[in-house]
Amino acid sequence: MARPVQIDRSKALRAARDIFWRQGFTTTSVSQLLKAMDIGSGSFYAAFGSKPELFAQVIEKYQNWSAAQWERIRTSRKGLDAISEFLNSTVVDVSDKNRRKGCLLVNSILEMEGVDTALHQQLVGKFNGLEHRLSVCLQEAKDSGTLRKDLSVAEGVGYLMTHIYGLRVASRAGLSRAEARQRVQLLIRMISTSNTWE
Amino acid sequence: MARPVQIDRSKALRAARDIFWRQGFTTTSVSQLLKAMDIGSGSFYAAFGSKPELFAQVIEKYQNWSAAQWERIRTSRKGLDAISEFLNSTVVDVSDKNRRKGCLLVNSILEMEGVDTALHQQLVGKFNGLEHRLSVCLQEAKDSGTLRKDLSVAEGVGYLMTHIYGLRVASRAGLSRAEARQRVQLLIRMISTSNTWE
DNA sequence: CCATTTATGGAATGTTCATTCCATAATCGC
DNA sequence: GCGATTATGGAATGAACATTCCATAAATGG
Repeated sequence: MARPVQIDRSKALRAARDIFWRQGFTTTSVSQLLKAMDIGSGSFYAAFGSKPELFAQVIEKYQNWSAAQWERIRTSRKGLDAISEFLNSTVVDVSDKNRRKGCLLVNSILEMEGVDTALHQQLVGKFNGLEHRLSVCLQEAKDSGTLRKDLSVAEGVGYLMTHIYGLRVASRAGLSRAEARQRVQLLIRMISTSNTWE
Repeated sequence: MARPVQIDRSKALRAARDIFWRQGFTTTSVSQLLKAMDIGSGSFYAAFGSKPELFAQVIEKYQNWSAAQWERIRTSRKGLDAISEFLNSTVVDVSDKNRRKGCLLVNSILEMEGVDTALHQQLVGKFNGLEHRLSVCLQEAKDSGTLRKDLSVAEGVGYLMTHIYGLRVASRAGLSRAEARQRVQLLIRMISTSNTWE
């Protein structure tokens, strides 16, 4: 009955994600987005609403992808193994040397605080799910005796969150993937029951 | 022979620092700066050159202040004590609940990567000094036997840097000062020679 | 193959931005 | 208190921004 939509929505969102990821929300202009997504402004506003609305959609998709990643790992691993695998798998995305993009969520939390309070709160909330997942795994580790005896689950969650944030910043500051992997290995070693040393 | 400068340079720089700290470089407009610094645009450009030049001056001052903080601590403390005190003292500035500003340097590293490469590199470089200072303290700890035996100095530096970055992000994500202190205490405990547990 | 309908991209809009210009104000040596 | 000189803040400028408008393109039902 009318002209059909030409836009590959998924491809366009991916392009938008990458440029937001690299440059942040504020620095990225709509004209840059149009070029990267390879669409005109008419289609842009028809399909995505506005720059902030597009950003929200990108964040949503990023977050879903991250949660799926976690679920995938959980089917085969438990306790510290799951945490270790999760950290290693995110390290791949987070410290790609050629892109050095860090983590879109972390970048955005820092950028939005004091700028767009509502969005900032929403982003912070996305990490609550992660904290809960970590807490479940740490409890498993505690039950199976692989968690350091003097470390509570709550302490462990804080400890891991600090590291997760930190690694994502470090990768944006230039940390190589290999170095990131070493740091992940070390931080897991530090919260494991000591068996081969001391 | 002519009209003298009215601007309180130090006060103006402090005002600029606070607004950059809260909002970042890009989001902060010159008109916001003028209002916060309480000067007109003529004086602004005469005294500070441009918005990027002002930012560079702010960063420089912030960095000097941070280095001085470190020197002060070093006169009375060594090894892990110095590190612990440094972390605690920065936590105060970093996680002020009413402002929740994080760390100006860390915020800026994330913001500038992929936007202003030269400035980004300069900011990353500022942390090399910190890495070196941490390394000296860790060596002291190793020599005096307070550092965990299975942890090398190089590993310890990476470990601490991740935490330092992470705490500064967490504070911007809403971590309270008390929680931050607990995390600092824990991370020091994790790299200390175990004596009261296991 | 025409009429209708909707997608499209480039041109137009109005706002905000960083910066410059300038008339005026303030100080000093005399 | 006058002349020279420089600081000052508000008005002016031009570029860039997000968004809207619109003539045109593309598809379908008849």
